[in-house]
Parts: sequence; C-alpha cells; structure tokens
Amino acid sequence: MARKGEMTRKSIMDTAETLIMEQGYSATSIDQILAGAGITKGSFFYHFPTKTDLAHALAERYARRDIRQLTDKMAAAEALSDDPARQLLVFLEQFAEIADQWTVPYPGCLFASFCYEAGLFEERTMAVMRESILTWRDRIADKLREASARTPPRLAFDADSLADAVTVVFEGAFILSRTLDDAGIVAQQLRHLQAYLRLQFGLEQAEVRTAA
Amino acid sequence: MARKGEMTRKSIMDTAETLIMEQGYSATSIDQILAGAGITKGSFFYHFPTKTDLAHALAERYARRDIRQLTDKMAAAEALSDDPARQLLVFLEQFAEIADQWTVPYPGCLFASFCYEAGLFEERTMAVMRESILTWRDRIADKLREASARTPPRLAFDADSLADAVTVVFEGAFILSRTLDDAGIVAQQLRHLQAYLRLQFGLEQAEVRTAA
DNA sequence: AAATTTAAACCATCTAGTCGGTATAGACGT
DNA sequence: ACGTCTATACCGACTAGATGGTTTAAATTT
Repeated sequence: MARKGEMTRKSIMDTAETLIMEQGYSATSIDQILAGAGITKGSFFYHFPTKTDLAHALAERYARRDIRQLTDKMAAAEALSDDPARQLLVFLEQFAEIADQWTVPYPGCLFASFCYEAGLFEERTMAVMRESILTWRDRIADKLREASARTPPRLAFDADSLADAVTVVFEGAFILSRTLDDAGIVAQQLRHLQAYLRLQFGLEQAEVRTAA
Repeated sequence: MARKGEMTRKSIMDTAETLIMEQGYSATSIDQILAGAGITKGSFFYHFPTKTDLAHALAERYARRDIRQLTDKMAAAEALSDDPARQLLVFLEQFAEIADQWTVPYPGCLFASFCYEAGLFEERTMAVMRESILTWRDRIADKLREASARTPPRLAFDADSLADAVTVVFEGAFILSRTLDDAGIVAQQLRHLQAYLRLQFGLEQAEVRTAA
C-alpha cells in the first residue's frame, strides 16, 4: 500500500540526483524534475513539502549509501588480510577496480555538488554531510593507527589527516575527471594513494588481491 | 579614461566571484551582484552582455591568476635548489605555508564551483578551465620526469597522473575544508603529498626551506 | 566627444509553492 | 453483498514574486 508512493518518491529522487549532478541544485528546477520523473507538481509536493526537503532527503540517502560502501568494502578487506596496512590497500583497490571499468567520467559526489552551493541548504543537511565524512575519517584512521602500531611508518603522520586523504582524493579526482572529461583519473589517483601507503609501511612489493 | 570603467568591471567581478563561491553561479542573481557592487543594471549590462559572459570573464581571470601562481612558485622553487625533486617539495611547501596561516576555510576554487554546474556554461568557458589544469599537469610532470631521470622513484609512476595529484589534492582539500569548516585541512593534505614525493625520491630527511 | 553610469520602467519567462479536486483501494460496519 | 469512510497518491490550474535581459533618456566623467 505504501509501495506505489515509494516508487514515485524514488523516481523523484533519482531524477533530481542526476539533474543536480549535471547542472547543480539551484539550476535544477522542480519542473525539470517533474518532466524527468514523469509526474506532476501535486505529486512532487505530496512527497516533499519544499525543495530543500528534497535536498535533505537526497543528502541522507547519499550518506546512507556512502557509509554502506565504506562498511562493506572495509569488511571485505578485513576478510582478505590480517594486516591493517594491507587491508587498507585492498580497501582502496576495490574502488580502483570499479573505477577502472568506467568509460565515462563518474558523475561525481553529491556532497561536493552541494558544497559549493552550501549557502542554500539547511544546517541539518550540512550536518549529514559532515557526519558522513567524519565516519570515513574515524574508520580509516583506526586502521592507520593499528598499522602504525604494527609497523612504524617511514614518515610520521597524523592518522586523521591521512584518513581524510582518501576522501580528498575521491573528491579531487571527481572534479578533474569531470572537468577534463577523462574517466581514468579516479583510478589513477587512488593508486597514487595506495603507493603512498605502500611506501609508508614498506609494502612496495605487496600483492593486493581483491575477492573478485 | 578607461579607468573608471575598469574599476566598475573589477568590482562586479569581485562581488560576483565572492557570491558564486558562497552559493554557486546559478543561485547568484544579477540583482545580488548589483547590490553587492553598488551599481545599477544598466552599468552591469554595459560591461557584460549576458550573465554567461560574466562567468566566462571570471573563469579567464581565475585561470590567469592560477597560472601566475604556478609560474611564480615554480620559479621561486627553482631558485632555491637544482634538484627537481627538491624543487617540487619547495613548490608545495610555499602553498602549504600560505595555507598554514588560514584561520577560516579558504573559499575554494572557482573551477570546482563551476564543475558541478557545468551544464550551464559555454564550451569556451570549460576550455579555459581545462587549459589551466593541463598547464599545471604539464609543468609539474616535466619536473617529475627530470626527477625520475636523476633518482629512480621507489615505485614507478606515470608523471602526468602524479602531476594531476597536485590539483586533485587542492580541489579535494578545499571541499573537505569547506564542508567540515576546518581551515587546517589544505595544509595537511599538501604535506601528505610532499611526504609521498619524499618517499618516492628518497628525500625523507631533506630540509625544505622557502624564501620566506 | 566618447566612455561610463544612473534611474526607472518594462517584458517574457520561469520560479517555488498552493489548492481544490479526483482516483483508488482497503477497512468497516451492516 | 452493501454502501460508506478514510488514507494514500496524484493531477493540473493557478499565484505571486523573481529572473535575466531590454530600452530609453538623461547625467556625469574623462
């Protein structure tokens, strides 16, 4: 019974997300979303009281998926090795292998898209984005501390900021990939980050196998 | 003679750039720019026939300054060392030391702001952005090839993609800095990139002094 | 005299958001 | 087996204001 409505809601969100990634939130009009989703205004405002509520729902959904990616890929990495440093290499390798398949630039990150229009969103929406980024930081920094405890890194580092580097590389690589219209950039940049970790933990020669 | 006009033009561009960095291009109305610059509509359209022309002018100015930064900082680095690898460390150090001073997140990069609203701009505007990024790539990749010729890196790399990493780190760090409202992130991330280069070229202990 | 700016009216179009109405289908009492 | 009720889901005309952009005529620089 609540099913039909869920489908419409999802199609609104999917359409909106695609359009927003292409042209930004502000430039994406509700009418465009209606046309894309094949619905009418009444239906839209039945599901989302305002446009900023839609933005918030998009951020929440994106964050949920984002954290699931983190959790799943980290679990997979942990299943393949006991060494935290190697786990991180596998963790990154999984993303790199997915990015290897791309033939067209990945559409990007919703958070980055919102970031440069930050003035337009509610505080709670920004909070969702911050929380998501900090979860990545915490989870990865823990691994880095474990790794450092086992093998002292060649150059001392702050675990939080090195953990942030993962997000930084994703965000930065998306921007370059989109701007230069080069689908290969994300994978390349992830492999540089891998190389940095290899050098830090003396794993230059380590084989990095994923489950696939 | 052309003096007064130039001043108005600049104040339009400055106001617009600030507003665009805060809320994005599309959400920045011409009326807002008029209010910020303290001018009238007639004056605006005297200088810029359309809003997209203003966007183009902003991109061109930003690119010009961007390339000047690259050139100046690279020249300064070259003056301080003969070793290309060390030059790159100094090159990055200069930006890191500037970023060290920030107490509030750097407003970000106009290109990144435009990137997620790419659908709205003319091809020539996108071309200006691409050209700017590729100039950084070429200039830094040259140095990396020189450095590799002198000292083989610990882990083989593609010079172009490692050169891109500089831009990637800037763009990604800006996004994190803004989203987390943490001014320190850009400097931290630049220092990770430095560390990566140190490890690649066996410069773990190298002192990196800037002119200042 | 040319370049620059003001002021204000004007326009067509687009904007987010409102509102009254409709279709459907399951629940409920009878 | 009946009509009634209610919640969900959706439609589409409508509004009030904003938007980018134009026009015109006059003033002010340089």
